Amino acid sequence: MTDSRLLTLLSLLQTSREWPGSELAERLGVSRRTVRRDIERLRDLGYPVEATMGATGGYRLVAGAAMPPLLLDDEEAVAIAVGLSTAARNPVQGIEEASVRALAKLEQVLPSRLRHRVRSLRDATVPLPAEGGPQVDPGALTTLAAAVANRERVRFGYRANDGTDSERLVDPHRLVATGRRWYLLGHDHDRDDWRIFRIDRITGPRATGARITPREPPDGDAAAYVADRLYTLAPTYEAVVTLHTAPTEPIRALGEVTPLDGERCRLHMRGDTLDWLAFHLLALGREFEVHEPPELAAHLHTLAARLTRAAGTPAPQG
Amino acid sequence: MTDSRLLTLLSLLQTSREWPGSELAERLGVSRRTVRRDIERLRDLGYPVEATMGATGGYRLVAGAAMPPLLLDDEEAVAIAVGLSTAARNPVQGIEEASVRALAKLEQVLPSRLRHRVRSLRDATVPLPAEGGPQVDPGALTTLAAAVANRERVRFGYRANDGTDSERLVDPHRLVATGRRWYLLGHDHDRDDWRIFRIDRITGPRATGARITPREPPDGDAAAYVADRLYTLAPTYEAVVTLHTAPTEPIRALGEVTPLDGERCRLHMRGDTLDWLAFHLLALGREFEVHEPPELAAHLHTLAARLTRAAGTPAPQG
DNA sequence: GGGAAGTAGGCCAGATTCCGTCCCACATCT
DNA sequence: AGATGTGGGACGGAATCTGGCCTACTTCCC
Repeated sequence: MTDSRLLTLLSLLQTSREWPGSELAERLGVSRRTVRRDIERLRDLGYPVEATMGATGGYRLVAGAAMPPLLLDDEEAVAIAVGLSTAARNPVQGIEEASVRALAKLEQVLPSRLRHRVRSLRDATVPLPAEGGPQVDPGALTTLAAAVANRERVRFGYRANDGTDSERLVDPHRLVATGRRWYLLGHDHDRDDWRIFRIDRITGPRATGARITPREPPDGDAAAYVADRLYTLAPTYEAVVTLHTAPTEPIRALGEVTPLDGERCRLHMRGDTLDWLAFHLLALGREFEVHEPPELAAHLHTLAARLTRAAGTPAPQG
Repeated sequence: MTDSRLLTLLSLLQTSREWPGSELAERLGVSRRTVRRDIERLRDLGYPVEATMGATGGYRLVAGAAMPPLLLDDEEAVAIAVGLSTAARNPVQGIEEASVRALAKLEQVLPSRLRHRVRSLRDATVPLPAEGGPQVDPGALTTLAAAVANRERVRFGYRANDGTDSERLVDPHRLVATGRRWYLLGHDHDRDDWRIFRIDRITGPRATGARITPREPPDGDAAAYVADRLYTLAPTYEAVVTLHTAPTEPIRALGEVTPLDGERCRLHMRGDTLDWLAFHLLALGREFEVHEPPELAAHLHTLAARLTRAAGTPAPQG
């Protein structure tokens, strides 16, 4: 089987319609018998090509044990890149790293003519809720992810907690996502020690090309190490509220829920901005009461006042 | 070149690190000379394999003119599926259809052991803002997208505008996304006419297996046809507000912006729920005034009242 | 500067594989 | 019953792949 025919065949079979062997033969420019042999070989390779018999039959690729190579057209590639970018901004727990890995893998081979489309579409997406803190740049994320995979030293500008800017030279070790924040655990070359960097404070990261030798991370598990030191970097609020509703799925996703009685429950949640907490509580569409922290209660008053001003003269009750 | 070696080689080269030829030879179980030839053939096929010369050199796949087949591991496939699912719930303008196409293509070949992981992760994501209306089910979306591509008749339950349920048999023609809503344009088999279905009102869609013959869509362009008849299906609100800030990028993404003076601008935006409008305005973090519609002003009062109740005793001014 | 390690590619002989063209069996829809 | 589809065996000639050997050139590190 010529190599290109295999890929063409796979891409045809991925279009989720049925292909009669004769049509495949015509498209591939080979005989029908050869198509049958190609299909057979694909099956031997583990790709689950299914065939329906009979007059209206044909071949199609169905779900199997392993992922076949995905053959995407331009639009689909752009859609995936944009989707993963937003996923990087609002990471889904448990697959943060895989999302960025996939994005880096895709961006590595994304044709340049598609890159600007991805960029502009990415910019056009409304970061839906307030999101409070600064948004992490998916481009920086993939640059760093590639550097980690490629074991290359990186250089970037960094704004520390106290506001001072500096230029860093770092051996990246791992990316860690907690909540909606991304961190880079790396070995700072100039300071000769392990440091944790908030990625939204990193500007202009670029690979230096210098190969780095693997180093033992400080405390074994990188994620645990970062989580330990995290709260010194980014203070978070811990909120306690009573909700006037029984626990539901969207509520459980917000934090720890304790049922109080049939109609109320208590929710412990944490977030790094008051806006984030306020919005998610308001989005539940139910009555609630804030117990902790006092800053959140004050913030709700601020928001309520702004809403009242925005609404103008009170509308008739309805 | 054996077929499987081509794919293995491509997957290795996609890991965004450099591979010396000797290592590739070992992994692939062939001689170094053969690896060189394989690389050469990959280049002939159009895949941009780049090599760095010298002692620490190696091969890697870089961006080229065409998308190479993406070879994903399990985690990456799950990450992409989840990312695209959320993208389907909050479609990005201009690539709505491509997103769903990519998702359908991926789901078609997604191993079953990964499906439940996708499902549970998908459920775990908080639909960040209120989102008001019912969420569209990405599973239904991909089922319908596959049926469109596959030209198969579908059967599903539908709840009409007036609340009555019915069972439909439809020849699907196209999916159309407007705003955050998905619609299916199809030919209703029993009523023998074109109909538009809101996908969030479709339950249990499944392909019947019956092949359908292509039919001319009613008014040429499907998207235009749907947009025409759309407002009878889903009433939307048109809001006019004055924002106390100069136009910024996130504001422009919400709707049409007219600058008033250096410090204020007027925004025309539309949305299908009051919650959606309110949240995005509040998320801007600026003062604003609502001119239209009166329902929105009333809704802001409602939200403000709930916030005030939730905050309890007024906090000291800060 | 020199050595080591890497890519790039020509040449050749032998082994392997591929391809098309015959077959025929069986399933399915009209 | 007929048309149209998949599935697969046999065979011979053609094409291709592979490994080994060679040389030329580039780059990094000691």
